[in-house]
Amino acid sequence: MKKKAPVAPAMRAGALTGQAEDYLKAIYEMEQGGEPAATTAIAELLGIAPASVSGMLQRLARLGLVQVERYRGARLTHIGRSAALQLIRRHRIIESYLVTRLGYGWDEVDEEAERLEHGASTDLVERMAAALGHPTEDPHGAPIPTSEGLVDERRLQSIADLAVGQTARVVRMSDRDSEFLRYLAGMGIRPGATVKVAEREPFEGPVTITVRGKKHPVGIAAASRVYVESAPARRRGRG
Amino acid sequence: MKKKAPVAPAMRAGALTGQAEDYLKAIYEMEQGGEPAATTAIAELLGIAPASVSGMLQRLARLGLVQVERYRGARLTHIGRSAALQLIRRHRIIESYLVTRLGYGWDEVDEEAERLEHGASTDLVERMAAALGHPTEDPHGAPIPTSEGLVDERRLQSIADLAVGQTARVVRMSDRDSEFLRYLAGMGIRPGATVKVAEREPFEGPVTITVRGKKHPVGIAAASRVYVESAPARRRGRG
DNA sequence: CATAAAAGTTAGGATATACTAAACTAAGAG
DNA sequence: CTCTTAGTTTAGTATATCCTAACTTTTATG
Repeated sequence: MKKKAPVAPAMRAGALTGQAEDYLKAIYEMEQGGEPAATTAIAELLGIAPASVSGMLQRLARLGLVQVERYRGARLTHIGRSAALQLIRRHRIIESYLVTRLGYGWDEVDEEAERLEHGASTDLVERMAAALGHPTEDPHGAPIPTSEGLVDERRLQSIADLAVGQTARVVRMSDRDSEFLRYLAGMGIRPGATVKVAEREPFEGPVTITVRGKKHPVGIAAASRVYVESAPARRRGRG
Repeated sequence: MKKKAPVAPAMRAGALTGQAEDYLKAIYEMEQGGEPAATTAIAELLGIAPASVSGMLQRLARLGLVQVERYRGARLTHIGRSAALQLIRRHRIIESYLVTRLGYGWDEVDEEAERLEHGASTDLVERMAAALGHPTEDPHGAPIPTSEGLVDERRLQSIADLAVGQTARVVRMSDRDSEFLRYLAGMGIRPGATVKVAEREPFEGPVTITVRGKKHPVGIAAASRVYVESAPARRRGRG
């Protein structure tokens, strides 16, 4: 209800449609490391056809949010990156709020936040942040960008990067896919947990890790989605 | 992010798109009283062209949510009414939550709730309801339908219906248009306040009402959007 | 380095919504 | 009971997304 503006459900300053927002977040996450985000990779992450991505990238480019190199992929412009960081901030604050105030499990909150973030106003998000005391990490341990868009993306190692015998503290893990998160939780892997690599099969094989005294074999795909802070670990504050 | 289903951003059981949801709520509010909701009235309430409404009504009819009588308007089917009540429940619970838990003013919360309700899952809404102790009225005094869809739509009078000299207690007011709500608040008119009609100009002219000892002239349009419970008033519990 | 496989793009359609302009209906005024 | 007009609907478009099929470019292989 209430008079609506022309057509686009802009609602927020950025004036992007929900879908376009998802693209920005996806590109932000994939382009880490100089390389532009590949069309197919974006398509896979968002669950849409590569052809659709090509089209959207052109639109985003027209809006000055990404820079597209034909047949190579897209990278965010400064404006695009800043927009993406704002979206990530929204997402992580909403996740934090849902977990802290409404009893959501950290392994099921991503989906709900994904839908809410497209409708929530910046004002609401900031109220949530304030209610939580301006948290700096979300429930999965991922850093929350500040409202200025900065983010501490310290280069973390994943379990897959550790050598046999190394001990490390889990800092964060990929937040999507609650099934995966529950699987990790079942082994005691969560932000703050200490893990140790007991064995490693060669050729990209599974890694056997020790968590709270119990050994668990973990596939390389899963291991590389759990970020750790390699540290002698043994009782310590923050990293 | 996360694999998305085919095309429609269905998300909830009902599988309606956000816009369609707004139409249902609008129709629910307008058809009160046997008469179907008129195309132009819906168009005005939603701020879109009448022609667009015609198109949407056909789509809603195809979905079995409304029954359209050409050139006369639309009324909700049982399914449509039930869907509308669910949407109203969502809206009012979200409003209540925002006011109670995030410090929103009751005069500014409608817009935020309007956007949020399209993304919030039923689970989230019920969690909010539970966190608030399953409220039965929203911040504007409007009843919240139960999850079964029932709603206590006791026929309320508006200030415009009162006779000179009558005293009444404000029960609720139209929730959209925060400017209007602030205007009312400025006179001390809010749910629970007691008002008395001091004078009435003839021919749909303004009504002068007394609120907390002060007299205020109120246009008939505004007066008819403030619902009261005519009662001898003078210190009493609930209605 | 020629060519096949992989990755990416274009073309042509589909859906949901909205808009304007033109055509049509219903309802009140004489 | 006809005519004007307010209210509706239809027709033709536009935008944002998505899809499939067909074509193009890049990359990888022998």
